[in-house]
This record gives sequence, structure tokens and C-alpha cells, in this order.
Amino acid sequence: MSDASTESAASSRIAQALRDDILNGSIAPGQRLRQEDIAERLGGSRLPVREALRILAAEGLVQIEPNKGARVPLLDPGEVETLYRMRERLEPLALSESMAKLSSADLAEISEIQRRIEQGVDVTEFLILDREFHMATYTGCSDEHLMLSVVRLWNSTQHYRRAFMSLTGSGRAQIVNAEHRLLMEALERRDAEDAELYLLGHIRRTRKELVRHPEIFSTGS
Amino acid sequence: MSDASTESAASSRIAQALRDDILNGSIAPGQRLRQEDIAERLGGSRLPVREALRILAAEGLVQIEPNKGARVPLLDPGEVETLYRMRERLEPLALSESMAKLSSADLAEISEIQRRIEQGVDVTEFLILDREFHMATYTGCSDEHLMLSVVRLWNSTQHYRRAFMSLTGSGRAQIVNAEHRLLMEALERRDAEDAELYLLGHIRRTRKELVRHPEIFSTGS
DNA sequence: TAGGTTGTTATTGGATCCAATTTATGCCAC
DNA sequence: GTGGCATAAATTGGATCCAATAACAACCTA
Repeated sequence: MSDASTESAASSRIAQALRDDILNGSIAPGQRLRQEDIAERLGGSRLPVREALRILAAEGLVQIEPNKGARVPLLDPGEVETLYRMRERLEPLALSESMAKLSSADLAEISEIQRRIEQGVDVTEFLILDREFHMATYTGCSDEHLMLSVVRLWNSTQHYRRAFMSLTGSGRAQIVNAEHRLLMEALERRDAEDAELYLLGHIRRTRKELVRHPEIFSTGS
Repeated sequence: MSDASTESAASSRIAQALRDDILNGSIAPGQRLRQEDIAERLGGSRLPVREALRILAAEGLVQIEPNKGARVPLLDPGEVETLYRMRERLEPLALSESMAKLSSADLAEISEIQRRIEQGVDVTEFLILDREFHMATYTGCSDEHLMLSVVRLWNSTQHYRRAFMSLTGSGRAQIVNAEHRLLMEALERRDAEDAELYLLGHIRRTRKELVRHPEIFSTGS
């Protein structure tokens, strides 16, 4: 997901494993992460686990309380709404920084991902492909600070996006596909203004749908 | 600076000390941070130092390379420009989220900070007060994700802001004061639209001034 | 029986020690 | 004299052990 090159072997490996578990839903928000359990399950001692937890805390994927341990944060609707508002501001910027450097090969790959989205409608698969689609549109953005922030925002809201998709099914697939198509077309025209606008609308509409379904935020435990 | 409550005693204490050293310029960009030196200087073993370095890495204040240690990142003009573009997008959002909850006491404090800025023109003092001014305008923003991002952006660019101020002196003080006054007046009118606009202009003008002075980014060593 | 208190257990935080990797230094060959 | 290579010193990464703090449970008292 994020830059694995900046971390050492064991810490990075454990962080990646935990990140995958959190993002694919194996570890749910609110769940506590005991250091010894993780060390035993993933191999290694508690020390790299502690460092891995700090890495994840940096990404907002876990919350560390002194002497109380780490847990996956439970977000309330207001927090998720703000995270989406941040996406609305930052991702159009990433897109505009990216667009100029997108090669035709990049555009072809984006198109291919969208083609696959329009075929398979599995919820799990959609979450992966939708993320790949948007990240592919940002490949030209070379600024790592900006991209780290964007990835953080996606990671922090991943669980609620999945909860929303599981709840509503793929009924909105047509709308999403239309928005993606418009975005792609603007990218091919190299029209940054339009691309930013379509992306903003896409994220904003999703935010409004999310806040209309507060049942997503029930703990469920 | 950021939330000290989420970290344990020693790690948090060391991280705070290092953060202060980096932000006030005692530790310059490019400088390497040897774990044992820090442990000896600030007390404690290398372990809490390692955790502190991870905390700072999360905030973008240091860069960790596996088996090579931590150093304060050296930013190029393009990176700083993007960080400022991110500020232009995020801080107006923080301001609009904050404004509704700003009490008249908050507004009085903001006014008091600005009054002090207009008196003392010391560079070091200005950097502190200017930061206090803007953070005071965000006190009503309760979303910690957004505020963490904003603080990160300020921290990452602090060194270059100081370099710029040291270079140009306080010649631009009148412009900054005018912008601050306009912003304050919009806040008092509870006009979110105007406040966002003035803030955007304030940050954007600063960005343009920064990129016009590439000599700020010379290593100097 | 309910509430508070105390003692026990479980979990995290910190220190020291050892291994692995990198970087610096000096030597040799060309 | 310069470039490459080997060796040695320095520095970081990881594991185990011990201490401190918090969660938990049982007990006692009102």
C-alpha cells in the first residue's frame, strides 16, 4: 500500500500484514490489538510489533493509548464526513498534479480497470478495483506528501465504504460507472478543470450517501 | 504540539523535545539523528528514542531509512510548493468547520495575538505568533484528523518559512497584517465564504513568494 | 445484596545484550 | 595518483528480561 521502502524488514512486514487485515475487514474497528498475540501470529518478538503499531498509528489505522494498548479506531459519522470533505479538497489537487504526466499507457490501464469494474460486481472485488482505479489516476502525481495523505484518507474510511457497499449492494453501480466514465473522458481530453470537477462530484455524492446511512456506524458487536 | 495524550511518557517526552529542536531550527534539514546520541542527550535508552523517531516520521518531521537511520528531510522547492497547495485546500476547510464554534472570547484572543504581531517584529517571535494566530482561528474545528493534517503541513514547512523570513526580513509585515485583519473581520462577521477566500489568498500569496526565492532551498552546509 | 476495596493477573513500557547491515578507512594494484 | 577492494569500526535492528501500570476478580463491609 504505502511506501514499504522506508521501513525495516520485520516492522514493515508486520505492519503490512496488519494493514491488510484491517483493510480487508479481518480486524474490525474497536477491536483491540494485543502485542503478544500479533508477535506470536506473525512471527518475531514484540519489539517489531510495537514499531509496526506505531507505523499504523501514523496512518490512522490504529490508535495507541499509553499503557492501554492499540485498537482500531471507531469513527463516528461526523469524523467520516470530515474525512470525505478532506478527500474532496485533496484528491482533485492530486489529480491535477497527476494529469500532465499520465501516459497513454496509464490511460489504457485506467480504462482496463474500469472495464473490469463494469463486469464483476462482487462487493469485495469492487472495493479493490475502485481503489485501483482512482489510484491509477493519481500515478502521475509525484509528490509523496500529497499521496501519503490521500492513501491515509482512503485507509481510514475503508471499513465504512465496505459497510456501505455491503448494505446497499451494487445498486449504485450505474452512477459510479457514469462518474468514472466522465472522469476518464476528461483525462483523455487533458482537461484538468473538468476532471477535478467530476472527481469532486463523485466524492461529494458518495459522502452524502454515506451520511444518509448512519446504521453503518453501529458497532455491530 | 500534537496530541501528547496518545503516547507514553518517555517516547512522548523525547518526541516533543526533538520536535521542538527541529521546529525552532536547532536541528536542520539534512542532519542525521543518531539514536544513541539522542538517548544520551535526553535520557533513557535507545528504545524510546526509536519510538519517538517513528512518531516524528509519522508527522513528516524525520525520514527513516532501514539500516541507515533517521534524518530531517531536505525538501526541494516543488515539494514545498505542493505542501502549500495542500494548505490552500485544507485550511479553509478547517476554518469553515471552526468558525461556527468560535466564541467571542476566542475572537478576542485572536485579536490580541494579532495586536502583538503588529508590535514586535522579531523574526523568531513572528514565526511563533503567526502560527498561534492561525491555530487560534482553527480552535473551533473539533475534527482531529483534519487538524493533525494541518499541523503536519505547518511542521513540514516550518524551516523554509523561517529561512524565508530571515532572508526577506519583515518587509512583508504590512501585507501579512492586512490579510490577517481581513480574515479577522470576516470571522467577526461570521462570513465563512469570505474568511475562506481571504485565507486562501493569504496562503497562496505566501506560496508564490516562497517559490520566487529558490535560494531558501540551498543546503547551506 | 450492592458497593467499595484490595490483591492478583495480564499487558504494556523500558533497559540491556547480541546480531546484521552499513559506512568509513586503509591498503594494494594499476 | 587514483580507483577498487577488503577489513574494521560504528550504527541500527531484533530478542529477551525486568519493571510499571492497568484491568480484573474476589472478598469484605455496610
